[in-house]
Amino acid sequence: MSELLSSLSPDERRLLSEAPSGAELAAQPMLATLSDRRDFDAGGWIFERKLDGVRLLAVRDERGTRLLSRNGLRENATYPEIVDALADQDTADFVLDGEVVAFSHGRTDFSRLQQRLGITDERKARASHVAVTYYVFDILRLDGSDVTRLPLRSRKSLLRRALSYHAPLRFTPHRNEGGEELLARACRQGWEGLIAKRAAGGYQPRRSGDWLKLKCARGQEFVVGGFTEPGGSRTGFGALLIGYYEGSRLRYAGKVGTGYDRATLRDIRARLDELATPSVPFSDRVREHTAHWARPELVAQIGFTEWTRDGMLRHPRFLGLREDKEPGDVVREKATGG
DNA sequence: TTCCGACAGTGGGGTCGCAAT
DNA sequence: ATTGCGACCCCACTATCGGAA
Repeated sequence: MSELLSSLSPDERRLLSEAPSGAELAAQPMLATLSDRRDFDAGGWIFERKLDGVRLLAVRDERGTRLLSRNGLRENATYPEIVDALADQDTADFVLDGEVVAFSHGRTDFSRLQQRLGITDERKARASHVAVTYYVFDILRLDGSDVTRLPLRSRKSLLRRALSYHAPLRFTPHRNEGGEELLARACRQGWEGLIAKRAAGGYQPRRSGDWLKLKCARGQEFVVGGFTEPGGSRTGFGALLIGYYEGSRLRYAGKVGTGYDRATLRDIRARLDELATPSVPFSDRVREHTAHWARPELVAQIGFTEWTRDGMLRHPRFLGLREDKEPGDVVREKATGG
């Protein structure tokens, strides 16, 4: 048994088992459940910053080092510098879980990372101007042992000692208490949110309530200027086309196609049919083949994660109509950070 | 009984690569 | 050169179902 594993208590050592192959262990990452929960005073949780990047599992064994996406696709050619950093480690048998991110202006920036995601040529990846960092936050296998049944705190302790962390590799730090205050501060700083994890929990290869996604709420009202045709089994409409006023111009802010139940789809479609107009209400060009336009009189509350560079909403969802708001009052609000 | 997790199906922005125009 | 499409990332959400609690 390796020195690291020998450092475990006898009770913890009993939780170890002979590991299946790294590929099997990495087949399905543990996923967090979106949650509104805010009461973490009871303890038993650890808190990590929610990183806005892509999930990446790393396997190293006698066959070499492999990076795997959430769907099991090989990502070695996309992040060769991460492969190098892992292949250089003294520890030579592990399965890691973590997140790849790209930074801009001190914040993780998904749109920047996207310029790297599609690269499947190692040389192009090395030449890319998008530097990436691999934040490692869990370990599933170490020196021939399956460690997924160990409590999270023990796994993170092993993980911290199993690797030496230098760019582009980073250990994901965590806090043991003060979740509420941490979340408030995270939102003020413009972070996406926090992940709360049960400190005593094992690693479960599925979505689990032991990991909670706590997101900073962002949203505002938008004017509805039209809709797209429904597809497939959808009824009513596909998505609402929404915007906000900039002076007298109605700027287009994108589509929102989720958050409706069947009754809402039907009701809103009926209201928009009454507001139908042949003229485009937006001042921007809207590339929608199946668009129907409506006089801009309805106001909808929309939740979203952030504005994209192109002035569109990211991850938009419909939260409800606002009968109490005048369309003319709807402007782009300054991000306050929830 | 209720609740949770998995699945399928709808919708979003964005990137890349490829084929058709 | 432009456009459209699919395959990937990230995702939110509704609706359904079977099994766990």
